Amino acid sequence: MDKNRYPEQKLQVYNCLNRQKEVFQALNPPYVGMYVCGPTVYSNVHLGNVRTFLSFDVIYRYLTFLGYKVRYVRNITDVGHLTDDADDGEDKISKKARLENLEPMEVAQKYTNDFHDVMRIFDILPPSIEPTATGHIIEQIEMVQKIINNGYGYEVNGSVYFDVKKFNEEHGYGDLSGRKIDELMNNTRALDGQSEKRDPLDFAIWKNADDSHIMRWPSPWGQGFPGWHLECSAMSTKYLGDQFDIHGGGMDLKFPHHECEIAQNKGANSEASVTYWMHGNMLTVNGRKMSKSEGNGFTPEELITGNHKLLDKGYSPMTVRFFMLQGHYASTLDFSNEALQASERGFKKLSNAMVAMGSLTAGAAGDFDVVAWRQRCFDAMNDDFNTPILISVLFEGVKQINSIAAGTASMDEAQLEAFKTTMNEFVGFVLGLKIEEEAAGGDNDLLDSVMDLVIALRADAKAEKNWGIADKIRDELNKINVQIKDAKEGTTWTHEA
RNA sequence: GGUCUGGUGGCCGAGGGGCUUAGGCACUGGUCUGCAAAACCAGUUACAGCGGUUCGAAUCCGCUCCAGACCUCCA
Repeated sequence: MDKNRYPEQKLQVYNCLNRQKEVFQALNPPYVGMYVCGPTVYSNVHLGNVRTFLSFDVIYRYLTFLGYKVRYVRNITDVGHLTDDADDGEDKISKKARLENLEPMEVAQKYTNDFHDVMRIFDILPPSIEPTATGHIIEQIEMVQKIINNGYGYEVNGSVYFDVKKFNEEHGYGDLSGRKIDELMNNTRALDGQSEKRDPLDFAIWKNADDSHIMRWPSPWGQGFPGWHLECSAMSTKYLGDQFDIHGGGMDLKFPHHECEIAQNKGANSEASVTYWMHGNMLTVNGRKMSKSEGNGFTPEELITGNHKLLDKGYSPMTVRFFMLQGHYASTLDFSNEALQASERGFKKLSNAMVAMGSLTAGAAGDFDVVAWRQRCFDAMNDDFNTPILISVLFEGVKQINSIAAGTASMDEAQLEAFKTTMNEFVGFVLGLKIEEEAAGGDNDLLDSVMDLVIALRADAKAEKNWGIADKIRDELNKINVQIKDAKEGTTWTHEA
């Protein structure tokens, strides 16, 4: 894409830092640096995870569409993410490796592959850089050292902790999540006593590991591994600099993960770090957050096959993508079979129209104000990436397509051209919806020939007013998912897998 | 317990002081069709409750009720 394709568009972004929408102003236009927290690869991703990456995919797409040159960094966490308390649990990857009797890197690779497969299925674009935590141990050690040098870290028995209280006094801690350190102190659930930390709020940036740990690296403080929060700070800084434009992730990472990141960045580098913090909201099931522990999460594969107790049937990835885009990324979205079915039909309507658009021809100039309508597509996205509004505007386009096809509306050459371009850009590129063309021939010559024959025979029957035969052909084909549609111009057929 | 978010018509889901017919699905009537399907036209159902501010509130404020998220690992 050329740079500054649409410099006139005023994008507004909701910034979690000050809880309001702000005009998006890149630090160094047309370049934009965007970091999104990726998955911890110790298990298969579920649909809730997909939603977050989908939300940022659309944000990435729209920024690119506007002409920004986006460097999109999304990490893979393959070490340092502990199973429970920030300091006392077992590393998730190590635990899985022990349970499945695999090398930790086998675990990471296995679920990274799964993650990539899922991203592809949902048409989620790959990031510009996908760094791993284990690939940046040196950078993380350097950052720990910087934090110590600046007086915000202290070492105990080969582990290094971040001094939250001291940092808070000098820089303030809790701005992003709206927490005050006194309240946190009162509410901390951590049990004091055996902890090495000076304060329960402190968090590990480097953890000592003895010989029993499979994943460990040498460091100035002995053998160990990096703390979970640290990787994002180290890698975002490495690839995007001390200061960059957008940092995203799931709402559930807001605290403590992102709060710790901010503290680390400021503690190691400089006061300025991220301009816009953005959080994607959760996918819920029956009003509850989808999560493994609740047992209400299902994998994309289960969703597609329908092989899960919560699912009445399977749904295509694009139906699911469309469903998710019908909600705003910052709102929770509730999953239900009814909602999915509604989306399935809605998406089918959109898909049919997109196919029909291909054969529209220009005629007399019509009333439809294509220019204003196109701008409303931009307006929707400019308002903090409001995809549900965009979809509603696009459905006005669907109506136009059908009306033109039905002969009750028309567009001249210029209108039609701008119209088609807009539909293709916003449906295909910005929303990333691959139109599921109902397979109407093309890929199977034999089937086409056979169907041509069947339709011709049925036409003969109809000409003789032999409705019994004509209807029987249609009904029987319907049973094998072949739909017959009689239109003025002739009969067409479609097949759904 | 602390912090925060939300409760919109049969369902999902936007909007967010006066005029959004939001949109999708479902439903009803009509047009087209041999009948269907699709499409088109028309229509129905709404802002949790109680107070307050205002000329005017679904939208702002307060209280009540309900739900959820975070405060422990989670996208």
